[in-house]
Amino acid sequence: MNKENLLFTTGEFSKLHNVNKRTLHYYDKVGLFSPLHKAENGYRYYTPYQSATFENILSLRELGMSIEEVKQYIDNPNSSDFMNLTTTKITEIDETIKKLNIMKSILKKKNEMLEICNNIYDGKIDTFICEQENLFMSNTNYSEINDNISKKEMSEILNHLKVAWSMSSFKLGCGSYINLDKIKNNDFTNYDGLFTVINNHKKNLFIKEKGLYLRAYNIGDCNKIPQLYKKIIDYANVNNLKLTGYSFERGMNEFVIKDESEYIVEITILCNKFGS
Amino acid sequence: MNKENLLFTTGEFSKLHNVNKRTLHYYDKVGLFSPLHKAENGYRYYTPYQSATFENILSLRELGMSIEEVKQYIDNPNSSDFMNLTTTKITEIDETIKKLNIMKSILKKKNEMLEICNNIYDGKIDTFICEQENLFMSNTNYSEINDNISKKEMSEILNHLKVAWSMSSFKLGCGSYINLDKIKNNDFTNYDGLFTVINNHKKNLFIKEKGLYLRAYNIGDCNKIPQLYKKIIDYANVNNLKLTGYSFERGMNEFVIKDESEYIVEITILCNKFGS
DNA sequence: GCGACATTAACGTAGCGTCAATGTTT
DNA sequence: AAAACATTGACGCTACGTTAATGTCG
Repeated sequence: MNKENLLFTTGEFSKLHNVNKRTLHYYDKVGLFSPLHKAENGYRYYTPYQSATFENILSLRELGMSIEEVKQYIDNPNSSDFMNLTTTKITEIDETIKKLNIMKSILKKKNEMLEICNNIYDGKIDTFICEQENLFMSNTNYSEINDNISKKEMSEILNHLKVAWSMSSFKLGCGSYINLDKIKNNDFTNYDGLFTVINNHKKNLFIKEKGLYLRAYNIGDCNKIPQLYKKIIDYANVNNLKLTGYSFERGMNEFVIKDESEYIVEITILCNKFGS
Repeated sequence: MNKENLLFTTGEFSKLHNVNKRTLHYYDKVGLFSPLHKAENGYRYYTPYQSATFENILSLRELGMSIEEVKQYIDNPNSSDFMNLTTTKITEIDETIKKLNIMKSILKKKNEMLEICNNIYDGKIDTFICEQENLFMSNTNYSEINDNISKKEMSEILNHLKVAWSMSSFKLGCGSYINLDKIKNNDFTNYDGLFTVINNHKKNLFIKEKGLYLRAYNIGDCNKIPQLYKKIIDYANVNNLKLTGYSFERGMNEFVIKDESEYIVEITILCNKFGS
């Protein structure tokens, strides 16, 4: 028979399997996959039988295995290793899917927040029904977030975030909360702490209950916020709303603004709980 | 005030945000994120206000955006770009999840096949109920798959795979089919073609119907297969099974074997259709 | 002798991490 | 003067792709 016909050059073999020639060179060099024959002039010749092996390698690569991992497996293919490998991979895939779903929900949430931003004006006040949220709260009370913040305060804020994000990897930023009593006494020198929305049900989380909330928006300079609280209290009186607990403030659009003048803060205060 | 307190060195800033110092150097170098102040000795000083921006950058990075993409966005953050970006990202995530699910089902299928392999012996014959499968068939009839295969035949097989995999990206390898008439005439010189299982419902697919199938296994040398077919026909006669249509042969464990002697081929032949 | 192959070294890619040499602050 | 910072360049990492110089086949 014409035995020459049974050998493929690098170019032929690469076209056959839809890969770049250099990939074959590379695999040869790193010892992952080498031609069965090598001529004296250095030319590589692959046999048809190698096609199956090579396709296996490509499959394993596609499953996200590194060259080194593939190499180890291919050197000694066997049923139990393969099954371990696939089982591990399935677990990994499940975890990845979980993470991706979390990412998705964050993105959706951020979009929702931006849509809210498109429909408000500075000083807007109304009420709405808010679903339950689980908050990680840290009572690092601090004066104000501005450029006069101290290093210690800054690092406390970031520590809060580190802890919070390690709990959920649900990165929606954080806000601050302040007791209504302070607001009524017109005392904004000390916020009670920071909070972050957590998307799973860990222990020691503060439950921000479902209920009717008053909400208000401040656009731009945060020094206007005390003033806004006066309007809020008036609004509550006029509409016969009993404000309770804490006031929660959170930024709505940090990620889309060029400067502070566009910064939107949402304030929410519970009026009526809805029993579960 | 003590203005020095308000500045962070590279080391401080990096610890604050849980990143490597060199990352900050790098971001500075590529123009993604630079300190607001730089001393004459080259020391970098970041302000607390930059923390928000930096966390935004880290978030965008985590969403899988490249440095270049982040740079473009951060240079001009705005609501509509951000929403486009997130919407695109959500679509991407959905696609990724789809792919991952497909991978998962492949891996599971392969595991199932291996488990079958653990419970058979050479020449085993029995019957089972097989669910419907959609096959991409190409009638590239060829003599045999072995080392005497010609380049043309080889490339036809790989072309079949290319087409099949572009249809489903469900890479479960492929098998070959042969008309029962040939088997009865003891003619194994020409298989009728190749088939591949496809996991979605494209047109022009061959529907391998749900039904009762006879199945048989060959371990090792494929030259024993004609012999196995004789046993199969005997088995069908004894058990009063009417074999119909094609015989489908597929490899079960290419990915876990060291040499041909371990290679397991499954043969399936329809006996009784089950009406849909 | 020419076109179409083959080979190789060397460099580029992204996004940093690591190391080591060196300068500065405290 | 020493510890603890800061800086920088250079190299490493993965898994190849690109380019270019050069050798070989038909």
